[in-house]
Amino acid sequence: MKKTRDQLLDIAERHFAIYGFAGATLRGIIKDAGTNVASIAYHFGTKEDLFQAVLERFAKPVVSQQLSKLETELQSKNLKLRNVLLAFYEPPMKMAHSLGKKGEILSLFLGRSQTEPEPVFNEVDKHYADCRDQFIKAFERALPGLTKEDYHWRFEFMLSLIVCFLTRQKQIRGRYETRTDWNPDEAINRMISFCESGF
Amino acid sequence: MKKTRDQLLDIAERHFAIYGFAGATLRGIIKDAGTNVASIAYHFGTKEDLFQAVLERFAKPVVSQQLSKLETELQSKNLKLRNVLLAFYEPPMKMAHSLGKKGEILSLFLGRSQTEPEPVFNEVDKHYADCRDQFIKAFERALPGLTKEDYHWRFEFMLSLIVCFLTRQKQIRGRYETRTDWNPDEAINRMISFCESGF
DNA sequence: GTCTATAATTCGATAGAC
DNA sequence: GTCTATCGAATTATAGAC
Repeated sequence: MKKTRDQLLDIAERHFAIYGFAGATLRGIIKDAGTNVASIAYHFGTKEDLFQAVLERFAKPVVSQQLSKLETELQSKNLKLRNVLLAFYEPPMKMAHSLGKKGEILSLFLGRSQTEPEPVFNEVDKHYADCRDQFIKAFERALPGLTKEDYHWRFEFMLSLIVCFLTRQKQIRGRYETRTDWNPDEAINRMISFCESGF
Repeated sequence: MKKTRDQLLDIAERHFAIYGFAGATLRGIIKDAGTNVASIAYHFGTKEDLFQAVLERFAKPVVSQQLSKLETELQSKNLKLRNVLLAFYEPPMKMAHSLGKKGEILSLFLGRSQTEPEPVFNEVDKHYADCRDQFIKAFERALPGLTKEDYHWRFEFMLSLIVCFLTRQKQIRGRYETRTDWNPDEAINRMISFCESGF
């Protein structure tokens, strides 16, 4: 059944996000999914196959939203750096915020996909490579005259802000004891302003 | 013997950094350390005890260097934001660069300690809390007039740059195919400049 | 497609000799 | 302090009934 497969993907995504690839167990996943070990073998194959399936489903939606927003901005004859930054930040931030608990999971998974050195995460980059190239090109248009290296560094810095924000949400909130809810527009705005000056 | 204990700490640090807490195995550690399982039990206790020992040894040196450099800057009557940023960035960056392979390990461990949601990493924050408070206070002096929230956000952004830089070194280098060596002064300078504008 | 049962490893921890 | 041997539990993966 289709539903079992999707259910497994959802639960597996959560477990991989929270516990990492090594820390997640198939038995923990099938227990939460209310099914059995064999169902994973049937639908996906090995543990690593399951992980790659999760990764595939995860990366596409956000990246395509980012690229779509960027495309719209590129139509404008007067391309603003600020709008390029918004195109990059808004989709993942809105996703993380609007989906509630599910958004937290996706945030953790995103962070892990960018910071885990484990070999299983090596394939992650191919899902993001095109997006990165497009945004760097947009930076070159919005803010010409810098070196290739400059653009790469600044792209990495821009990425750092959101990766750490999403990954460290819980630690930060627990520490400063702010409300459990957060304002996505304020966060996006702070990131954009910080980056805009930095560029 | 003292040497066995230190050796175990070194190897364990590497394994935890690369594989995470769940992914690291005591047998993998003792194999690389050329000893046996019982030696871990004797010197540290459980796997988690070993991890906490690694964490303890890891956090202190860098933090104390940062605080010491900050202390020096605070003597100056004309406190420059740029110098506060330097006090924060230089110690971990120099460490990561000067120690070669060992520096890469420490970088990964640092990244993991800041981004892992696993409960074993919860105790990490107490090692860094004081350092964070001191630097935020320094920011207030160097750049007065902002709200508490402003300082916290900017501290987080500042931290993000170095956490992601150190954690993602390998992915980034592999991608841009630059030299395997990197210039710590250039990296520090780029981070400082980016932050200085952002503040 | 779903499930139970189980094979084959591997892991953390401990007992006990030296 | 060091090491071997081993226990009990947990893991991935698979075989085979329904």
